[in-house]
Amino acid sequence: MTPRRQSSRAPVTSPAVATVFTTVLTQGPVSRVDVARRTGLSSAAVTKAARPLIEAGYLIERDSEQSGIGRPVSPLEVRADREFFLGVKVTDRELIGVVTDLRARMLVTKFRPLPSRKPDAVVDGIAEMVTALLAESKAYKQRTHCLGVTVAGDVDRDTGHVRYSPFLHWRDVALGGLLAEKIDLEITVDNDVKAITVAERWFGDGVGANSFALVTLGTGIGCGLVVNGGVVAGSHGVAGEIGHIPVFGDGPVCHCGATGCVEAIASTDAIVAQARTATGEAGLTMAEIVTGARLGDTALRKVFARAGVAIGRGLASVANLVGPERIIVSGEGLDAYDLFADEIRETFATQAFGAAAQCELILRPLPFEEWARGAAAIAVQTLFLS
Amino acid sequence: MTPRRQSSRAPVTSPAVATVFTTVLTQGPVSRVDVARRTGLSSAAVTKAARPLIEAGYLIERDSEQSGIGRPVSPLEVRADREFFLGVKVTDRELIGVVTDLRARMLVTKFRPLPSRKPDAVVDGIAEMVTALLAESKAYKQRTHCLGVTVAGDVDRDTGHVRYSPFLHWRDVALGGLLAEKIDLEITVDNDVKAITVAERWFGDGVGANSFALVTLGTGIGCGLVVNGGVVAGSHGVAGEIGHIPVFGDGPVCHCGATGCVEAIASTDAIVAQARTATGEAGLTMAEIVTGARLGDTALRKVFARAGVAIGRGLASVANLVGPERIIVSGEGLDAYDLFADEIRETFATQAFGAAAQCELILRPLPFEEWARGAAAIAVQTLFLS
DNA sequence: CCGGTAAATTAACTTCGTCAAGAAATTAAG
DNA sequence: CTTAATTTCTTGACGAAGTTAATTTACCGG
Repeated sequence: MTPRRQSSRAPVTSPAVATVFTTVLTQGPVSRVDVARRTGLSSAAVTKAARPLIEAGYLIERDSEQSGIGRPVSPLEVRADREFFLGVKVTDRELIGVVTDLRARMLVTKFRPLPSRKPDAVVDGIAEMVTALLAESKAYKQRTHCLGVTVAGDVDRDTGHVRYSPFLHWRDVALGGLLAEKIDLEITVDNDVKAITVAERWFGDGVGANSFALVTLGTGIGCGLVVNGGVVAGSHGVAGEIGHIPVFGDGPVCHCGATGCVEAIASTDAIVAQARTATGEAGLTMAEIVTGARLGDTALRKVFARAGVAIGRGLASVANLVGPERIIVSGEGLDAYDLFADEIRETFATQAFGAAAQCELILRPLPFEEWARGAAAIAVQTLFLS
Repeated sequence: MTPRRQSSRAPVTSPAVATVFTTVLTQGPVSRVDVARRTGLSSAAVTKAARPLIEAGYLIERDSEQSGIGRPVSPLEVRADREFFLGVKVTDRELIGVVTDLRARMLVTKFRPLPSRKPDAVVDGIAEMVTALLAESKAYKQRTHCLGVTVAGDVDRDTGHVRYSPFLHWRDVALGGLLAEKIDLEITVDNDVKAITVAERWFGDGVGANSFALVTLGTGIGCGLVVNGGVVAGSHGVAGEIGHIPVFGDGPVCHCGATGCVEAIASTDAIVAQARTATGEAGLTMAEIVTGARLGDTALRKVFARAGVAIGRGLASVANLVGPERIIVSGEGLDAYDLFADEIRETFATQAFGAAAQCELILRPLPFEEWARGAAAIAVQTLFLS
């Protein structure tokens, strides 16, 4: 188990309380009867469950606005500044840290380079980041109890162990335990993509969906999957590796050793590499490639088009296999990815089987801070998850 | 809702009773303390939950065998002949029907050609099949209450509506309702692959796995997926369409309109077609192709090898995406599929990402009757599922 | 026959949620 | 201004389901 101090403040004590809390959290201001209707609980149960939450300051009653016949509603709302949460995402070269409120809205964002990838150095860096974030406001220092930390790779969320992280060159690092020695907060460590999926599920485009997929484009290409009420974990620590789905029989060999992976064609690195060989200019940067393609360079446009096809095929695989309600495609600076949005949609439409093509495709950018917001979201989640 | 008569006999009245029943059902004879240990219930709760099940005749106490120190255990076991279940699978050309016991073991199997695919004719056929199956034994007639019917395609299990079934050329057929008019049993209609997945989950190779996939090879190529404690349904009625995952960029055009689908290369039809073009002999049958390949015909062997690669890539996609504990690959007469078992395993091993390759691969044949057994399994499931 | 031991049972208690009745806060009508 | 109508919210009795702790049961070995 992650070293966690008993949070006697924990507002959630029973299933019904958790249901009420999460519905108010995600569905905005709602009246008690509405909560009852949406959850299937009795209105009496909602009243009872709401009381301790109100007393603890997590929910507040708003004044009703429109009034019809009968007793006016008194909608319940989350008191977002009741508690603050920290999220830190560890990348291979920097730390991204945020302070958020209860609804995972970012209040402060900080970036800080990572001099070394050694576990000790990373732990120190995170501790410093935490201090710096909390120093931003007295309120943060007083009302922050949870920290979420995310890392790319295979993480055991329950123990806080990082089993394997290729980007950091880590194997079996007890990150949760090391952090707990230096930081006096309830700490949760998890995989970065899973975390950002949790954020979408509770506070983003995943709200209201029974199942959805979140695809992240960038140096790596990952995918978070929500099915049957939970984020898919993967029994051997691997899941959502949409980047390593084989979509082309004759594609280039991926760094993972397989052939025709999406990531070998559509990751930022792969795009740069392909653009360089296509043009013969070895020093091209991503920015130059994007502007070149925008100006109409056919060779460069072809590289993007091919990437779009690869991604579209990957998305179709997800849709055909698990049939999510929505797929959120989200890249670091999807402004650049407008160059293949059309190809993604077209390929998806032709390769998705039957009704799977009805799956809603949302393309939108993913600012770097969002990754840290995901980390904060898993910290928020500790409030109401077991 | 499916027209279902109130089964006052339903033995399951609470979550704990369901847990006890399913653990005894799937884990064979188990002592009460063991059930408690495995489920996390208190032993008192197990005693209480077991009593009504024993009184209703669903569970029996066995005599303990090995005796150590202390009071000897009295293991609980399912009384398999307490109740019988019917399963009928509707294919495009015949009906397959079975009688099973509580543990979904097949007791009788019947095949019957389907003269017409019209809904009325199918309903009549199923009714006749039911009569014939029940006529096999007086006990069946007395102690059968549930019928499961499965169909390929998009089925709404809750209403018993077949939304779309390409093989039967059906669209919006209220099969459940039509059957209920003629058959005096509790009827459940579901998708065939989902049903057979349920059978594996409770009574087959899926027992004990938190997540697994069942891949069926044949005229179509499908996949049932169990994740987060449930069979994946697909929000638009589509899920598990592993056959339409695009794995080759340059593959043949599939009947679904997409390119490079697994099914366009590895379905029985596709194999026959490819074998015919490879050899130039237009009249080749599957049996001839198999024997030819076994005798070493290189052209034919290549066809099988390519199919194996396509399947392996599809399996790798599943493993990379959802990370199941096991994948059961199961074809109609996998005796023929021994011709590409090696390619499947090899391709899977190279294309699975990292730890996903640890996913256990089980290859084994799938006799036709198994499909009907799946139908019976969803009938059994009604006993303890809501 | 008498402890020792582990399984199963029992009984008292706790927790959670429903139900049904009623209190509260408003509009609409006489 | 009073009364009815209407809808939301609250309350308290009740019941279902599961827990803990003590007790009984059924076997062992001396």
